[in-house]
Amino acid sequence: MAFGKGHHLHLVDGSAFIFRAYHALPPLTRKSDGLPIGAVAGFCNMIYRMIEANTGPDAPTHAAVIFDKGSHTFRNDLYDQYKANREAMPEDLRPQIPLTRDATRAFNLACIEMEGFEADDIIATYARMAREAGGRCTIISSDKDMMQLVGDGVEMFDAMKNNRIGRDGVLEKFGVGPERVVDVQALAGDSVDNVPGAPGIGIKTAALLINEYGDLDQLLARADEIKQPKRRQTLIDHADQIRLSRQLVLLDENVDLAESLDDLEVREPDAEQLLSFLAEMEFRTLTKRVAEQMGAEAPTIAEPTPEAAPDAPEMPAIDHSKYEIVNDVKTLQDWVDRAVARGEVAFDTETTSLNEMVAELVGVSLCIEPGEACYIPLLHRGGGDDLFADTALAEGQIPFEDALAVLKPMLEDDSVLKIAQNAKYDVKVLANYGITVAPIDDTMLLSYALHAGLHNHGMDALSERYLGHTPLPIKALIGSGKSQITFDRVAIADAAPYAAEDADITLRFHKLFKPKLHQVGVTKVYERLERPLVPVLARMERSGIKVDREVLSRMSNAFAQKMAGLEAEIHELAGETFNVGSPAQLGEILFDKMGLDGGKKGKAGKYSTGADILEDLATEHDLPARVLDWRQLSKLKSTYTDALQDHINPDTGRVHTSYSIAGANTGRLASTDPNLQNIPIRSEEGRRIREAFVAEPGKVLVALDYSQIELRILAHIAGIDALKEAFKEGQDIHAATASEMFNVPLEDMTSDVRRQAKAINFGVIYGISGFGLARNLRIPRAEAQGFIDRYFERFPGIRTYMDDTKAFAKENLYVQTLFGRKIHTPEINAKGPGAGFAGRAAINAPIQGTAADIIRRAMVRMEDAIEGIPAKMLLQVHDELVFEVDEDATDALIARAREVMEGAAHPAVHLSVPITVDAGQGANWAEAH
DNA sequence: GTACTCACG
DNA sequence: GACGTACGTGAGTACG
Repeated sequence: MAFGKGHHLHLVDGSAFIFRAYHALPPLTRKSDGLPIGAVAGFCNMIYRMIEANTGPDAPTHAAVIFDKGSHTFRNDLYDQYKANREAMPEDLRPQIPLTRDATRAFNLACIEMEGFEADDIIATYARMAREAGGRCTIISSDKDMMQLVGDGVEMFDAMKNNRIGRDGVLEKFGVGPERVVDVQALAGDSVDNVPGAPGIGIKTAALLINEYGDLDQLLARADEIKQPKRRQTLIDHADQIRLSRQLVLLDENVDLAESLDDLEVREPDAEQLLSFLAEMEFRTLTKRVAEQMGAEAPTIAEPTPEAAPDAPEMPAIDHSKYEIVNDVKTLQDWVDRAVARGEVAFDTETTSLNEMVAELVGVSLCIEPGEACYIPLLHRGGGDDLFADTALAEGQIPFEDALAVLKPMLEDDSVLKIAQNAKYDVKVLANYGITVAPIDDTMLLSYALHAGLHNHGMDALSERYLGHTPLPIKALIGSGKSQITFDRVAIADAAPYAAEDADITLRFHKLFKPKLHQVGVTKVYERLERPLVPVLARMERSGIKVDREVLSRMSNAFAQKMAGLEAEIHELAGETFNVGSPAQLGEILFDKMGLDGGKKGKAGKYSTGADILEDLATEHDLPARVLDWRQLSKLKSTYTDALQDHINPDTGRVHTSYSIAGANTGRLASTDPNLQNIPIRSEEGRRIREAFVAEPGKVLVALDYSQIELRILAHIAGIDALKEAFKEGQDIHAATASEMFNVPLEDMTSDVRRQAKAINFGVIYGISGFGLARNLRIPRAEAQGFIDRYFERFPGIRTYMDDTKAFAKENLYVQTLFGRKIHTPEINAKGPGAGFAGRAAINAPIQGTAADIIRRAMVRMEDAIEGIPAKMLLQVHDELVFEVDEDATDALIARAREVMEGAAHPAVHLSVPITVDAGQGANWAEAH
């Protein structure tokens, strides 16, 4: 039967589907061979969902998926700038294009494309044919360029927003009916397609003009009647350009197509054909789902075995006797020349301290081929036989400056890749000698990108695991504890095998890990989020932040006095003296001697005396209340006001933390020695410690922090429209949540209801449980569970996200961030309580990790962005960056840095929620908040 | 070296 | 139906 009345044609804008899928998903790759398939996966899911959603009485009788073919169309002949501002197709998308055609055919859908025409023109032609035949047509696309086709049985459907667009929708978008859309577009132009239009005229003005003059030809003919002088002149001056624009946006309804409407009749997919395609792509979940739905057996998809990886390079066994000690310039130059010829070299530095700010360079090792390594001793001391043997330089070392003069050009050579394990350390040490090491690869970060969540990434652990070799222990050389010596006191003959081995091992890691990046699909993660951070963090750490010792010292004294007073009171109340700082002794006093309620806990059979328990007791008794006060002061004093003083570098007067890039599984940084990411802020007393973090005279500290970034990411990932709307309108998100959950209007919100909603919002990010929420809010567990149930009722997308994420983790043993960072979850299928932990971690990791990725991207871009502004980035605290800036450049810095931070996800990920950044400034960190 | 406690996001 | 639970960190202290 020929297409006609009662028939319904679906036309899918296939190319738009592909791009949407590509940008919506992280860069997935096929497990077996690393072929990028993210866009194909998203495309198949969208097609499948569409088929599933169209089974009712309104189901299409005919359907086709339409694609663009080639980039040159008749529009380019009309106007050579047409779509000229389009970015080139991403490299990892190109190979996926033919696969989407295969996918379409596998679903047994007509697959239409035609050289020289855009998909839009083909869609326009079929839509006209359907209309003329008296049937209906639905265009599945959200592209406004196709709105001109709406009417007379032709509608559009936005699959993303799940809404139909008829005449009303077009009127809403363009202010005119479908038949005048072209006129409005011709005037307004289109920056996406690079259609010029009339300068200064947008959709609103265009619609106004068209509605007033009837159509574009009338308008242009009577342009001299326009009252506004500027608008009149624009139209007169650009009449030709406007006519050209109309030609560009007008779709060709008369493409000569090979397939007739009747050829597009819907056919059932062939189960075997479809499943074999999906299995070949290794889409495990979709294959299973489709098989289930079609009542067919799912083909098995082989799990690639890591051992079978064909790339494991053959390497000779590690042999310490083969390493060379370099003690003359000529030999050193030979090694350097070979490294330069090779284009890459593994290296390692030996120093006097783990603290790079004070470390002195003692020696350097190089490795060019596995097994071929050398050690260049530079400043080893001792070994002579006179009285000054201890401090005198050891024999057989190239003069320090001479050696550096040979090494420096190679270390700074753009064409020589320097490979190191934990490169930030070596980069910082060498920076002390005016050497800027670049470019670098870091094997620790390679491992982190590949294996986060599986194990740590230190050299010893990696060597055991991947080389089956235990490196020489440093302790055998320098000892440990009190009798530990510095590396410059180690005899050269002992130091050489150790040092050269490190470079050797590092090069072996590189050979193993680097090729795996592509296979695992984390090349972009490593290249954009890990490696570029090394020099950025090195500079931040070397900058340090100024800390006022006087302020800390005064606070320490004040705390000590208060603590002494509290201690006396506590002993008085207890009726005996004991060590208030000993939880064990305190537990005995509270529970045995005083007989308070609150039983045993802990593996050691000790009473638990945590703050939450003491807080409960404090409502009835004074002693636990005093202990809480004492504990707070004790913590502030020992961890902050006392300890921070010891970290002030005597040369710089500043505190230089160290960030570990590969410390936290989720992609967050961790700060150590000292930890500057947990400086107090929640309590008033603790917050004052931030007053000791100051700017130099004439400068100010600026703190910029992301507002609610994890909740925004959750709203985006889980697709929660209500939350997204609240963020778009700049609402108080916790109040908005409370309003939605408890049906309380925003203006009637009480602080208590808001507080509960806030706890739930945070709980959700952590993988909520009734027990945890109950404990946090101190409410009965049943009540907490009621809140959670209601929350999921109102935001069902959150539950779906949680379930989907856990299911993904169980199947793949990892979860990933929007930027493709993989966090492994090896415990996810464990039995027992471990599974609960792993499940919640799996829910949290993509959210926390995506936030971490975003601020990493901001940090990587920041230095270039603020170039010319006298400012330095000093600290990162997960969602906050702290800068020190010349007073008069503060506003410029805030503007520029905010722009970078707010836009950091782009262009890799387009978030459907706005990201906003709050800024503060002041003479110290407390004021800057 | 491990357990406990508590500071931060 | 019971079990055990908020996610991610680092550091200081007590104690064996």
